[in-house]
Amino acid sequence: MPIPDISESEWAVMEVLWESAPQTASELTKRLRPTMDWAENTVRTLLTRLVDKGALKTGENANGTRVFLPAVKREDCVGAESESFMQRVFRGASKPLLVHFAQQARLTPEEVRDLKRLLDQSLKNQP
Amino acid sequence: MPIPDISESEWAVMEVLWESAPQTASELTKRLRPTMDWAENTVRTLLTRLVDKGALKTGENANGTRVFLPAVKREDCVGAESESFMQRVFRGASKPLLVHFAQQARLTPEEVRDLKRLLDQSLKNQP
DNA sequence: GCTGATTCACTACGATTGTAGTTGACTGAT
DNA sequence: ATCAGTCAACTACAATCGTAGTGAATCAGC
Repeated sequence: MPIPDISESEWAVMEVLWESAPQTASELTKRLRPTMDWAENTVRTLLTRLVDKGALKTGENANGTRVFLPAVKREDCVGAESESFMQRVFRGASKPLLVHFAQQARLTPEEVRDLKRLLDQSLKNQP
Repeated sequence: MPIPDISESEWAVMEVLWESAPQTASELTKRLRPTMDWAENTVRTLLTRLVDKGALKTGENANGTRVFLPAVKREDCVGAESESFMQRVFRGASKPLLVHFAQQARLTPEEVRDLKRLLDQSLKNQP
């Protein structure tokens, strides 16, 4: 069960399901409507593809209508996407990546404090 | 001149040219051979597409052979890709992104020191 | 029991991507 | 001059993606 590749539009669908599942196709469509103004059939197509890829599972609700729910953890997908992004754009090197985003980010002092703590811990964890 | 979208295979080509340009198609093919085992025509196709997208420019060398050189800065492409990645996978939020990569990364104490310094500076720069 | 809305399954279709092959012109070495 | 290799231009073709439409089945209300 390798993590499937999830395209940009598909991510939008997955996000909604990671937030709350299971949901039917029309529920999903309504949830997505404000952001992505898709026809219901578009959402259904994406759902079908995600099921084919193994990113979603299906079930039935009390009415016998098909519902969808994640078959992969968001965390794992984030991990896979992040890894491939880092390879592609930063040749696999995390430091330049961190430098880039640290420079771009507009962080609050608290966030900076948290991150610095995290960096320290990352050293302690694997000495 | 918006930054063009550069696909994964195309990145491999761009990388070689960002390292050293201009180069002819066959030079490029040789440089890429060890990593991506592509037929020369494959490389040529990618080059043509990159020129069409405005990511590369062409010229001629002393022999009158076409050479290719970047039309966009690596830095800018990295910026664009990074931004879209952050939107897609981290909903545009830099802190979770930094947290994720900071946790994944195997950093040396020096790298940690550098990054902490960077974080501090990011605060000073925009108070 | 017919009608309109919902659901589902199937089909569509152009753009992009990965990965080349074909053909014709050109060039340098015999 | 001829032949082999190089270059450029064009073509190919399946997979994935974005974005739906059509048609059949079903369900709920009148």
